[in-house]
Amino acid sequence: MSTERASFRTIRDEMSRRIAERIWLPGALIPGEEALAREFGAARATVNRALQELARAGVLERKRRAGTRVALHPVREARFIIPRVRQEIEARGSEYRYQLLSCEEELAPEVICARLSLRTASMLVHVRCLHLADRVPYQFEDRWINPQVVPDAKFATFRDMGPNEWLVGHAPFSNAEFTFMAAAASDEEAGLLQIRPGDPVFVGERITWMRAEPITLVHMVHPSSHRMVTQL
Amino acid sequence: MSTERASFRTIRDEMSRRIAERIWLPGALIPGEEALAREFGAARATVNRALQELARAGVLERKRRAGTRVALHPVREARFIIPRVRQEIEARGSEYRYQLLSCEEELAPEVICARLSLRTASMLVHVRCLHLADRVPYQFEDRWINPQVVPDAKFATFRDMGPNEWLVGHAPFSNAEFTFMAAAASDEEAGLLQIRPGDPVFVGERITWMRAEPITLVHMVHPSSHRMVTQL
DNA sequence: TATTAAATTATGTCTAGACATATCTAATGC
DNA sequence: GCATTAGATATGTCTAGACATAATTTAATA
Repeated sequence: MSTERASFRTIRDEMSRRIAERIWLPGALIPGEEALAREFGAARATVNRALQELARAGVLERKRRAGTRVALHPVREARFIIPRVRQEIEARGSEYRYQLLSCEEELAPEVICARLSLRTASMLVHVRCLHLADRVPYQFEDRWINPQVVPDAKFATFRDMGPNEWLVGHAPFSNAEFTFMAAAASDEEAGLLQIRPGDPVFVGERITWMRAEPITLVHMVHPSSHRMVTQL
Repeated sequence: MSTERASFRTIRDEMSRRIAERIWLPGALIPGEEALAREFGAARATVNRALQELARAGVLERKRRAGTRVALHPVREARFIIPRVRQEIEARGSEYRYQLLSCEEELAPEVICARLSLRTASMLVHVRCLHLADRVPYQFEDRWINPQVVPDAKFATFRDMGPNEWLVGHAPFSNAEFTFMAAAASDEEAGLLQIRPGDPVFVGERITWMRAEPITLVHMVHPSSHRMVTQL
């Protein structure tokens, strides 16, 4: 006998099972919250929590008055941890090393200003650095920081601490956009990452904002051995 | 006067603001649920919901007895939509085309079996196909399907419908692993994607399971113009 | 003193009931 | 016929109170 108390987890997993095993078919209307609450011997709020989690995960679609149905085209989404290079390296059990290449305040090229949606050409802090795992180049970072939003950035040296870690403590963000792509290594990138020019590299780009104000644009280049893995 | 009724959204956003504006500093202990409930004039359950959302988003860390504190190293996570190639192409306003290259049941190479954690060498359904956007090659798909779990796969022709779409309707999955990387195009990939061998390509790999049973392994190759974008 | 047991505390979850809100259906009035 | 209005209904959210659970502190015991 299932002496298990009704918990939103139990209920969620059972409903998940019914969807997976096609007891509840895609597109089909499932029983209402009250009926399910009766079936599972739980309060409606508990069933509601289970249903909302499944809806959030994309396997159910809910509409007021219309009821809840199994998603026909489950627009499932996966999560990935926003990569923080130091943790990433240390989590693999490797020794993290950081090397500053350059740090200057300069007039940003138009492309950069455009990506940050800055109307006028602006003076930005430009930081270039290298992250190493067990003394092997792991990531080349090319970053632009908007000192209008982060005034402290003008005075930071970034000699001992990467701009990534520094920004975490100095400029929280409210929005971000991530882009991942493959590219061919430029001569400079190849030299820094100890690969040949034209070799494929895995590139991540991140722009962060505080409300509408652009904070930083970072370009992260990895040798092609890099893999970005995530589970669902 | 804030006549707004206390809602978990209002409370969540206000707390989010306090964190962003450093009223609540990273690492600091924030008031307990009861105190916050009193402050916002809401029930503890409502405050709890707001706090749980922020904890789920990674900006708060909660521990029983110890209380809630602002995450010191906000392990923020971003979501990305699981790419469904047809939708992806049509969403851009391009014309989707599908082209089957081959479909055979064959003894899978050891590498493939290993990745699917199949102990014995197995007969798998091997499908190779091309997805085009406005008649330009967009993605080369190389897929292995486990007929032990999806028996229908033996009889599917995949002539008119890509295995991706077909599987959505025939084999739901409970777990998935995604890998993204950069690689150099092989001769075959180059020919199909109309690029030169050795050119960088963006590769996505996906393995899906139903419980512990591996369903399918798919290798998706894009020319380097491809970008995977996601917002937070 | 070292170990174990009990009390404490903040979060985690559940319940029953209430009202809010979106949306569909049917009745009403012109 | 058509637009408006009034139910009906399923989900969305909130409340107050209760008990569960994890982690820590304090007290009791060997």
